[in-house]
Amino acid sequence: MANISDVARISKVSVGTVSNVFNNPEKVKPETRERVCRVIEELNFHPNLSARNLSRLKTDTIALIFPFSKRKRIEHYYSDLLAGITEICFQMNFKLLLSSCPPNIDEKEELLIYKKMIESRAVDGIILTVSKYNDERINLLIDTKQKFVVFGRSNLPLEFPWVDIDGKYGISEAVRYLSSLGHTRIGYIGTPNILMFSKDRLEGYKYGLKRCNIDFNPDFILEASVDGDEVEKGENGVIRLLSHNSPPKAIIVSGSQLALGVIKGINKFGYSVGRDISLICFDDAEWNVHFNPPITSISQPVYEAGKLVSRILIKQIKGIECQDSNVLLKPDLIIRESCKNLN
Amino acid sequence: MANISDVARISKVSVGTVSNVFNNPEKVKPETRERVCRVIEELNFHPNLSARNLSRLKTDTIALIFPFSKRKRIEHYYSDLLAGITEICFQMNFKLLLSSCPPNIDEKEELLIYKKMIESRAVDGIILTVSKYNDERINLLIDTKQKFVVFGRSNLPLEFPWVDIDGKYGISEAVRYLSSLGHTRIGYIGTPNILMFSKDRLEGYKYGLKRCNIDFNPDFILEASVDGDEVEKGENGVIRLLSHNSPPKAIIVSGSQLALGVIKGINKFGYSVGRDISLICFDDAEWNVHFNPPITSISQPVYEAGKLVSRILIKQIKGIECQDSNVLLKPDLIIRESCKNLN
DNA sequence: CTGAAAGCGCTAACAG
DNA sequence: CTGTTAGCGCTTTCAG
Repeated sequence: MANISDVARISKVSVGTVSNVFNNPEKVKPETRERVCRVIEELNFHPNLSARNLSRLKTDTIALIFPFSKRKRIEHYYSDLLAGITEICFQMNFKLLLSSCPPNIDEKEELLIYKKMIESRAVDGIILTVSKYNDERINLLIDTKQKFVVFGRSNLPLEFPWVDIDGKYGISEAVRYLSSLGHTRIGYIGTPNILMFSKDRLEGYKYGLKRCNIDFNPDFILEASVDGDEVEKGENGVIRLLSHNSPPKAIIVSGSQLALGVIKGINKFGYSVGRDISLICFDDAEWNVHFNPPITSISQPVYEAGKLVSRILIKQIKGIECQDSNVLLKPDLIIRESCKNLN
Repeated sequence: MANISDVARISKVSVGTVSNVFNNPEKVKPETRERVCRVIEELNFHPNLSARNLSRLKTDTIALIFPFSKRKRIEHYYSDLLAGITEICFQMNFKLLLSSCPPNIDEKEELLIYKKMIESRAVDGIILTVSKYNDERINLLIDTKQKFVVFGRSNLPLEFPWVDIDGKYGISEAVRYLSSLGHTRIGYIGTPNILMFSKDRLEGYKYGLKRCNIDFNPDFILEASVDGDEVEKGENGVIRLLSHNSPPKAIIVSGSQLALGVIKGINKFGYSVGRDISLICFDDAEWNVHFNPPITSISQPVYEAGKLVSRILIKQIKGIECQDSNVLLKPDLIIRESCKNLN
């Protein structure tokens, strides 16, 4: 395979000029440029990326690390995100390095994976997803001066670019909607509380209740543990909730996998969604609309978040000023038929 | 950031030795090795990947290129595949470069994207997915001597590694099952016929009919066009099929998005799945089980295919002999409740 | 077992 | 505008 000096030799110019033909064409006299281009074509020459990366000390590549799926499939959360990210990468001529790591590895091991990625300088930036409470990864990224953007916020008092979805708003709107339907006995099944978005959503639940003048009943909320199957946790959780003396009449579920289990549990309990128990699911999985009755859902603009997050990161890498490097996106309540009107 | 010569200088050895500590530790005397290692730790030194790649003329990276989603989400076909691929990459210490390209771009443009990927030498191998009839990309890959593995087979008389799912078997088993239920009026709605897997599945349909001594009726089959929305095509298609004088009583649909539309169309037509019309869907999308009635589906082991495809590719790159570089995986018929027993 | 030195292929600063 | 040249950081061969 031809290299830059072959081209230089044959077209009788220096390698510098050939390099310029690629990187600063305006600096090359049209005639020379044309001659060089012809040779480039003849030799079918293409700059070697590794060499280019080494020389420029950058890679035009960003990375995303996500956990292995437990269901032999990428969680649709990442699937949506990836769709947005790859689209922006294509558009901005960046590459995406995709890594996955074993699920539920301990924090140290996960940090090590990030460390390795940073230290190898294989990428110019990293997209961090699903921020956690006291997320050490963020500290690492800052300490190593690695460029990054987080999808999610942090409890740590740190300045960094992020994109997030306003879960508090989403859930509180769900509460408001249920309240408008006459509901006061509203339960909540939350995702694991080490995840920042879980905290945000739970807050939305409490805030929503208060705004609607509904008393908060600690017996009505349940938070899933970190490990174990989401569907099972949902199923067991809802059964526990329904077994109370005076159980909730409506339930908000904070994740779509969890909701799958909740629906299963409700049926198992002998109840029927939309009739005996109203249901709202945070995160509008593709199948929610196909249930009978279709599930009222809070739809998250994850695809848009993916676009934003990668756009912000790439701009940052390119040194382009970015006015808004902290973006909070609003989710949408999509009203379907899983909530009963009590009025 | 420290580089290899810093380490060499401080630990008073040559860069060659430091390099050996990383790549051929057995060639370094334990004492020296230890001394060097200490300095490496002190300096927090990590080899620069770009330099390493350049020097070794390889990248330990493979690529996957898939089309943009039309639904702001990665098609679950790719989602399953990616789950398998990233898992193997992690395991074998390879990286994955993920690219997407605009949907329905013309063949020339798509080829260009592959060309660019190959020529830049950014990766050591490429995973090609969804092979097409007379797939030029395969020719390109062979001509450029690029290492690759295809997920899907080809009509071209070429030798190359591939992994595929036996669609013919899957569909013919579906026909056999319907026939065992007493069905003879079996329709078929196929995915676009430029895709190799579509041809394979259609063949399975015809073969299945023959095996069950059912006459082939060309009015009972319908192949979707390449462009346009899959759901819509399914909806329109099934309505056309049901509008015949003597329409089919059972329908096999060759893709899950298409099936979504088919179900919609059946309902719109005033029919009910499982009662008026039996339905089998190739590709067991996550939601199929949640329909009412749950849809009998042919489940494809795409995740396993992803693992295989990447394992074969990486072995090939590493020069490891691979006995089976052509693997045909069997899909599974998952019987649920969308088919009526006519017996 | 270790060191020296020649690449790997390209970029970018500088001189002309 | 073009050429020269010094890196970029590592691997690998060959001598010793």
